[in-house]
Amino acid sequence: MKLLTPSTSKQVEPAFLPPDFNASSGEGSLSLSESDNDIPEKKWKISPEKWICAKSSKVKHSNLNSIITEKLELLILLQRMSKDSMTEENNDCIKNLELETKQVSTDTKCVYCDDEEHGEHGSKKNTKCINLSEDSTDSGYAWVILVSAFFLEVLTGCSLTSFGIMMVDIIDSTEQRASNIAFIGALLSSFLGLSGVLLGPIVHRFGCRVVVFSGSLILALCCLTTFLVRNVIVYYFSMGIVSGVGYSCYQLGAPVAVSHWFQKKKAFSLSVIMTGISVGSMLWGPITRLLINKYSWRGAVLIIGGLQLHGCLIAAILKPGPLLSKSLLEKKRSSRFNKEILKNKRFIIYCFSNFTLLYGHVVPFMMLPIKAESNGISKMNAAVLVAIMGACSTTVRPLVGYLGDKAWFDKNFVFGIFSILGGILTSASFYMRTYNLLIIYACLFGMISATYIPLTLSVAVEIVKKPEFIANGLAIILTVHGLATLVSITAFGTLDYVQLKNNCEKDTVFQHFTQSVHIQNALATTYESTGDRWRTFSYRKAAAAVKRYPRPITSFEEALAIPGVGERVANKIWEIVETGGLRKLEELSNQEDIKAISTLSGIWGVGQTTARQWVSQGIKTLEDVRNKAKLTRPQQIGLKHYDDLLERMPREEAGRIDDFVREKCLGIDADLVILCCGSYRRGKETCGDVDFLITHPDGKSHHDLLPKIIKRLGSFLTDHLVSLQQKGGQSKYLGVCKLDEEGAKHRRIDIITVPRDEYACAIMYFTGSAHFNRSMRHLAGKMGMSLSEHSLNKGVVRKRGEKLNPGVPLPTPTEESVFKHLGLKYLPPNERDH
DNA sequence: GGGCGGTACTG
DNA sequence: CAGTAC
DNA sequence: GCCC
Repeated sequence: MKLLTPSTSKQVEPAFLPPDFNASSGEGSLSLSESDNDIPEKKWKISPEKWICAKSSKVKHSNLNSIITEKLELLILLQRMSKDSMTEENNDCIKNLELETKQVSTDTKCVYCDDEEHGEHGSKKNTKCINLSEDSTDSGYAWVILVSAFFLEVLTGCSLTSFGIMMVDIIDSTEQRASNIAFIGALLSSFLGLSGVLLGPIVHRFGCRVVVFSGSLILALCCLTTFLVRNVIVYYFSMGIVSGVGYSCYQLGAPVAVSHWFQKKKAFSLSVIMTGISVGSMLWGPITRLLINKYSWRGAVLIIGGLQLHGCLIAAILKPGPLLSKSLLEKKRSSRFNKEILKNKRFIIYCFSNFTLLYGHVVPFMMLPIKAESNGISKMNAAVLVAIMGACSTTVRPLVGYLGDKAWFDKNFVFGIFSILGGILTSASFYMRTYNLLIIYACLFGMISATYIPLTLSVAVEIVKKPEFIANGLAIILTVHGLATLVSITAFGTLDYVQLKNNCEKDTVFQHFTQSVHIQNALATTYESTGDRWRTFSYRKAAAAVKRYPRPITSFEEALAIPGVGERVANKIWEIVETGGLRKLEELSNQEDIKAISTLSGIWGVGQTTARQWVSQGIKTLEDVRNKAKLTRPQQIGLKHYDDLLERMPREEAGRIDDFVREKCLGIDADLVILCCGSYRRGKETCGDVDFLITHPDGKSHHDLLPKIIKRLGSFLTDHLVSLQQKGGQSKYLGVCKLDEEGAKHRRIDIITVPRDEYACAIMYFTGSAHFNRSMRHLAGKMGMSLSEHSLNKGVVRKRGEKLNPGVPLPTPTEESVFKHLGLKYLPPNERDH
């Protein structure tokens, strides 16, 4: 996913280090110490044993210092900007600068070292000297640093990769527009790059150890916040801006640390940690997907936050190296902006073209997982696509860097060709829908963009020409990149989620298509009122199938081909697609009776039979019911809480009910196992009710437990609908509860106690969804088994529906074991929606 | 043409 | 027993 | 209503 963010991490990372350019580094802070270090390196050759460093001379040479600093500042900027797109021009330019700088500083015969930071070298009193023998760099502890920095980069690779992967889940669960969520990614990528500039001075001041440590804490805190808070505005900060800053701490820390420890093998060591980013961006995709599958995206965020705390460990390992030079690092950089550059028309035009280039580049990248999933590709395989794209781009980058250095390499030509190729590919991607094609797309896009994105900078250098403007020019281009990223992703505000998710070509078809789902459901509801149970059943099934269908339906035949959609429903779908409506539904829903029936059957305990009877007796409104109808006890309760009980509660409220009930139950017996199932366990953002499943590990204490629980819950339970149901070893309570909070509403609550050996099957059953249970039962039946809330039985003998032999229960200690018996791979609750 | 889950509560 | 809900 |  790193590829996606041309304006950020990418460019800031040293993607390739020309062998002759040993001072290249990822960050300005780094470059400063390095170029400083180049001085001792030269001297080494003269006196390899020891280096005398006269710290006091710093004062005398303050003038020189400012010259050095000034040169170095330019050097920093140049290196930062050009890193992986090193071209002859700016390479030369930098080399000249280096040379100059070296001369100036060798003249002073002075190297500034910091003797406080590494006691073992410099703490000897009176000898303001530091031993910079070869032993202190490139070996020993340096390798520990290298490994740590490598893992730090692996952690960094998490940033955009995992965000891209979880974007679909976030959109689904927050029910926000895709653009709103994508904007988080835009912020993340922008701040990843932007804060690199801001953090530079901080690294200078406090060293990379502190920065990495804070980065780690920041990230963990961000993840925790994201986990706890359910507010998209907060995510803009917790997942976007602040996370971006956290990751840039890592991104800065690793190369800086390495550069403090490696002298001769600096290029090598920096390449090694770059590999860390590639490895990271490949690993995090699938890892994130797996975590989401098991714990939902919030859980995944929390776990990732925990994993990011490893940064603290790494920070502890990153002790300041022998090559650190604090005194120079503390120098401020003054960057002056030269307006002359804006008079270069070619450059201005180039800026605009870069804007459009990046505009078109970012979106397909960011949207790859969504595109894949909308074409029916599994979420895991979508994650693999991202990994493939990352792998391809990170493989090609060093190659481009290497070739870019060759004299015969015409970067203007290559840049032009590849950006056109990228455009063609992006256009063509509309037609790529199968997994194989998308794999090819991911590879090509990864490679092509890895080619032209770094080249944007080299070409800029060529256009700017004058060395004194290069730094400004590159800064402008990078700003343009960042702006394009932000704007392009924000522009998605014009598209809504459904369109995006279905990769829409014809807007109208889409609208009608999504409408058809609602209409099918409406038809189902209508028929429910008229009492045709099985027709209702089929409409619902068809509506669910259409909802899952990843593409717009463009023909009658296509509709007919969907399982669950027969000729009659396909006809209706086609009518909806063509006309946007359905006459049959209009007729039915305009009948007053039918509306009345659906209103009345909203009362808990009132079904279509009762409702229809009432309507035929002239009882058509809730007011009529209250005055005239004869109500059962549960129906009275249902009527009393009519509005509350029809409303779904926010997930977070279900969570608080969970906490409350859990605590009360543990007060009875601390060994009780309490699980809140239903849509809550499936990770839904709203829940119609809460289902508690309670068991006792000793296998027998569940007897007589339920009455105690009900008593214990006291006035939390406001009404009892069905006080006790017994079947087998299970007991079930259905009731109404209300939290003791300001403005709390009444909610439906079910509590079930089960024997330990039925626990797994009970969890499965009460987690649902209803449709999922149905398909599981069906599958079990086909395999000669039967699945119920009590057990999974095998050896069931059925004869024309009647089962002659109930079979024997299979041991099912866990949900996984149930899936295993049925020959299925485990499905986490959040994937059991159908 | 028959199945589409099987069962326990309320009245 | 029918009706309802899980 | 759909599917076997």
